[in-house]
Amino acid sequence: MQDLTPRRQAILGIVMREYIATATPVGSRTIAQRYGLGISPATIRNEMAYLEEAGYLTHPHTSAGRVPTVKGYRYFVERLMEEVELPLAEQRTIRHQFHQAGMELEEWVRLSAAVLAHTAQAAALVTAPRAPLCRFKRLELISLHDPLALLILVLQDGTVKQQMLTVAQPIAQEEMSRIANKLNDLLDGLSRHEVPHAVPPLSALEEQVVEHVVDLMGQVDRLIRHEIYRYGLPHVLREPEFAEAERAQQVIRMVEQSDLLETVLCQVALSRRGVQIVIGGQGHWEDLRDYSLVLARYGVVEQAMGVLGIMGPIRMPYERAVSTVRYVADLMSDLLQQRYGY
Amino acid sequence: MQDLTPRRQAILGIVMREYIATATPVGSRTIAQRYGLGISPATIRNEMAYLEEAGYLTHPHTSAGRVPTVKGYRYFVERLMEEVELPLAEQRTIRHQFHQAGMELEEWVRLSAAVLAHTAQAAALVTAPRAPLCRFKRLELISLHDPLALLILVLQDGTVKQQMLTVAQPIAQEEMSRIANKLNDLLDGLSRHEVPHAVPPLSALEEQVVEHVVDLMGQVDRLIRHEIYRYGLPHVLREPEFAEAERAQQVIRMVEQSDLLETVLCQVALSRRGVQIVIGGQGHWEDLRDYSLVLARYGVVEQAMGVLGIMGPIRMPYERAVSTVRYVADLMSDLLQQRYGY
DNA sequence: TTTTAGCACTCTAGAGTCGAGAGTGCTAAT
DNA sequence: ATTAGCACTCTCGACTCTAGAGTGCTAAAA
Repeated sequence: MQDLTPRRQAILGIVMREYIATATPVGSRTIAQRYGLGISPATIRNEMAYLEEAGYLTHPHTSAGRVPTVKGYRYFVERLMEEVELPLAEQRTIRHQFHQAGMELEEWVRLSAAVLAHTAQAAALVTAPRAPLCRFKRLELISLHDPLALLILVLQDGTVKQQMLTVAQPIAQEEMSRIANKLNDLLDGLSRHEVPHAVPPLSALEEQVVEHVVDLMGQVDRLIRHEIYRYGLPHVLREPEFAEAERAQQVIRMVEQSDLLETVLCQVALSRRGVQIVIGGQGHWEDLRDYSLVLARYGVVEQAMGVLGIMGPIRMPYERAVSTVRYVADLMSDLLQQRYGY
Repeated sequence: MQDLTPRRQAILGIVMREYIATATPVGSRTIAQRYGLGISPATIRNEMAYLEEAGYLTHPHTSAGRVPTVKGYRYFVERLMEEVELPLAEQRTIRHQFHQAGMELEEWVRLSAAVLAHTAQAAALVTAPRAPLCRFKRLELISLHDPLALLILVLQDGTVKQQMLTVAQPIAQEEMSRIANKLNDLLDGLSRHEVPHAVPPLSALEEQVVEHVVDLMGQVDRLIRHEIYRYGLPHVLREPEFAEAERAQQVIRMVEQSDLLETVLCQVALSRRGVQIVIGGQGHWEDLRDYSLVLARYGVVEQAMGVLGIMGPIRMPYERAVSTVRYVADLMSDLLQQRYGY
């Protein structure tokens, strides 16, 4: 991707912004009239012909204006786009909403999805923050109706998981509490790999409980899955690229299909800092060919990280998207740090 | 809704089934040819004219076949439809899936949504079963990082709720456990209305905990909300009535809009036994004008009830829908009774 | 050498036309 | 009461046509 002359950059920038705003191919006259570049449409045509040659623009057909290619979008986000801050008024609104919320992690996650979707007018995707390797904090055993007991597992980051278990023979609550306390002492602070080696010979029931604990911790470690919160699909569907029903259905299938999004979110955003932009699947993900993602991780490194961002058509107001995602990610990071002291 | 002659019933039935299967207006010739009624198209035309007069059918335009009206659909489900059982092969597949699943309630709920959506080829809606008034079982207090503690509340039906709380001054885990045990003795088996009256004067921290408990129990009692599992929207969108993008978007908005569905599910299905069919919003719900719901409650009366069912266009294969919903609801009820002993 | 005016050319979107096909409603005959 | 026959209506797709927008090229101007 070699450099373009300033004038070509300017023209490319105008085409991008205009097309992003209107979803209509941009013609040379429009540019000459609306933006005072001091050049005639003819010159602009020549330059646009060059930009097309170089792969930044295309023609839907002979006599329409120019439309950005994926390469064009990429150049735009990498070189042309100005990094803007989210307007202060909106920052304030968002902060306000977060301060009104309670203290539950899940509530924050939901709220951030709603805020992202609303502010960026796109579909929001958010995963809850998770430690890379969870550690045991405490367990509780509660006897319910006869052969059933409830195992509650609390992890160091405050995650709570529950599981039913069937016990071979009825056991009194006191006995359960005794077992729970014993294991609490033994397992404190351990990861799921350390748990099996840390226990001396145990009773059958205790063995069973430990097994469940390991299983649950495994689930938590593996499973950011099931945990992508989605919100605001309708915003995306309002865009003109989804005027045809088939396109619309495609998006919906795409968003319901968790595993792809999960992969992308983790691979792209979890491992790198800063806002990451995935345009048209970047060649890796065929199903994302028509969409763009703007993602950022949040949380505290090595402690608990999540990913949040938005998804929309490739023709997306990237400046606004980036500033929104960045702002919300930073805010969430601050909140996590402050309140949970990660 | 007075009675129709048997022949008119037969013709109406044929039009319904044919239209449900093909989504195309049904003409007199088609009926005469494909179904051996021993009458000529002309006679059928006369009868159809009557059925139109009486409000069961319409004409999209002068020269198209007949199409059912909402009144027609209602007559069909109330009088004409035969109650069939789900084919045994499918029953077996479904049972198999449930037996392979674990023991978690949430897992069952998700699975039932998936099964409904797949079997009925429609969007599934499921609420988790809830007791009408939840009762206290046990609480645990766990101290996390400094000013934060985690309150875990277990209800008699096995529901687990958690909440963070900030304590005024650092408190050791032992002290927390002491408080938890004290309250566990005091509050055992109480509903949220009884809790406030059951406690003697308490320390500030204890007061705070009790407050949170009441709050959480209130949430659980009020909140089937947030709890409608949806699944299989794409099935619905495949239907030809959603070929236009606008229709498609309408459905999606409809389904994301929880409160309406919540109202309908509870009002219609929770209070009555058996499969309930809501056709075109039944005059009450304008937003549902173009959709039908087939719902049934499940669980054990007075103990824990939920609602499950499917949503699709009014032109829906009701026989199959009803048998699917009935089968899954019965299965869930059995499972709940067996395993949880409600 | 770069820019621009002018002009022929291309392509789309929308409006209008037309005929085939499907289905009806009516009338008169069975 | 039923049915054959027939004129009539309406949709749908194919086709044509035109206005408008925008291009690319050429030759002149800066």
